[in-house]
Amino acid sequence: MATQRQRSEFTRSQLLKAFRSAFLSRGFDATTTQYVLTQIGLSKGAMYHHFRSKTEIVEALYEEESRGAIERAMRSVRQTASPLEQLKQACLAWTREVRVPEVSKILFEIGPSALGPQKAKSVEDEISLGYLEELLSQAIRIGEIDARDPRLLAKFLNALVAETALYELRTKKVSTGVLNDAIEGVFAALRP
Amino acid sequence: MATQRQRSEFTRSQLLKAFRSAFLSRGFDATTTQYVLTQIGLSKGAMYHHFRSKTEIVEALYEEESRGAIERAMRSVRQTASPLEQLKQACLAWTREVRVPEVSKILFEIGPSALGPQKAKSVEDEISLGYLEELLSQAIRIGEIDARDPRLLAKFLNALVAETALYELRTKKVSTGVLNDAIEGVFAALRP
DNA sequence: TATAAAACCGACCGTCGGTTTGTTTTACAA
DNA sequence: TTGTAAAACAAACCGACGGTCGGTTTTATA
Repeated sequence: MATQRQRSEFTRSQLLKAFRSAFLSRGFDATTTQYVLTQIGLSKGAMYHHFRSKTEIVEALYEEESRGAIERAMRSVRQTASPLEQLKQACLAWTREVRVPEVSKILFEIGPSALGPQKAKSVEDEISLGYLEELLSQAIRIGEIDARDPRLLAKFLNALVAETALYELRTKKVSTGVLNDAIEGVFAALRP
Repeated sequence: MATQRQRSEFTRSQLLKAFRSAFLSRGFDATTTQYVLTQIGLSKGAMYHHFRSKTEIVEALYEEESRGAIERAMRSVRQTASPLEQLKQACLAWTREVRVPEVSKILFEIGPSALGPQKAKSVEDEISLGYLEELLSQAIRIGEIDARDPRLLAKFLNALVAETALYELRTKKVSTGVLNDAIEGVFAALRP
């Protein structure tokens, strides 16, 4: 005998876990709800009681994965001195985080292709841009860089970092050096 | 009485045109083959004689749109002097090209969501990276910038430009200034 | 003019996400 | 304890859609 809360939570996490591993090994389209449900011995009705759609499940997984990677990266640079240096280090740390195959597969393949690239991007942005803008604003306050458009600047960093991750993913080559230079270049262009 | 070549070419372009406009107004998933076929009075068999799948049609459209935008952008900077300056101008020109709603919709929405982001990216890269790398190599030869990794550098430029385009798309704000600075920053970081 | 091959037709099929209807389990108040 | 409401789950069912397949018409060629 279990409380409803427990039952519900268990089933929910059960679903997420099973879908996650199925998505990872077969991709979104090739993963049928039926397959997953059979695996964990659950019914369609139960699943649709917890999630409105198959897409909503990817959304949950994508958000969790995105948040996880970013927070781990941010946590790893908490006590560094300058905001700009922190920012750069966080970017480099993030490229390391997403070298984990499962993470990159969800962030760069499953998510975008299932939610649509815009939607995925907007979810990702909502999570990451806050952190980046915060540090950028600090840097601006201190006078490390010029104001301009912090949001677009944050997006630039995001883009450079994502591009590097994708590049590393494809070529199996570590490219932090070039990324480092590029980030510093962008900063340099905005120094007062 | 028409030659087979003519018949074939006509039907093919007919299909592409109809699918293009349907995709633009309803998106990929919501566009059923049946709807499009009814519109132009063609059969499913005919369509599947010309294309292996619905996806293959988007692929053709995406490639054409991508190539078009890039080539228009490149053409607009042919006679500028320095390779690096040409490169920058081409990037700025491209952001102007993709301000056309139909172009951006196909390049940033339909294509990636239908082909999957990786596939779309690889198609886009194949088209654009050639141009960018060529100019970068020239710049390196002349000594305008340091060697390092021209391919990744080209990807960076691509990413910055795409990011700007997306940003402009969302905010309806022209951001060539910041992009200009960022590009110059990246260049500056690589000056000998 | 015979024959091959390309272009085209449209009924049909399997799959799969999602819905609906009904059953079981938990919560809670009287 | 019992009655009842609501949450959790089951499973049959639906409709839409992409894609297939056998066959017909049109063009090419020898």
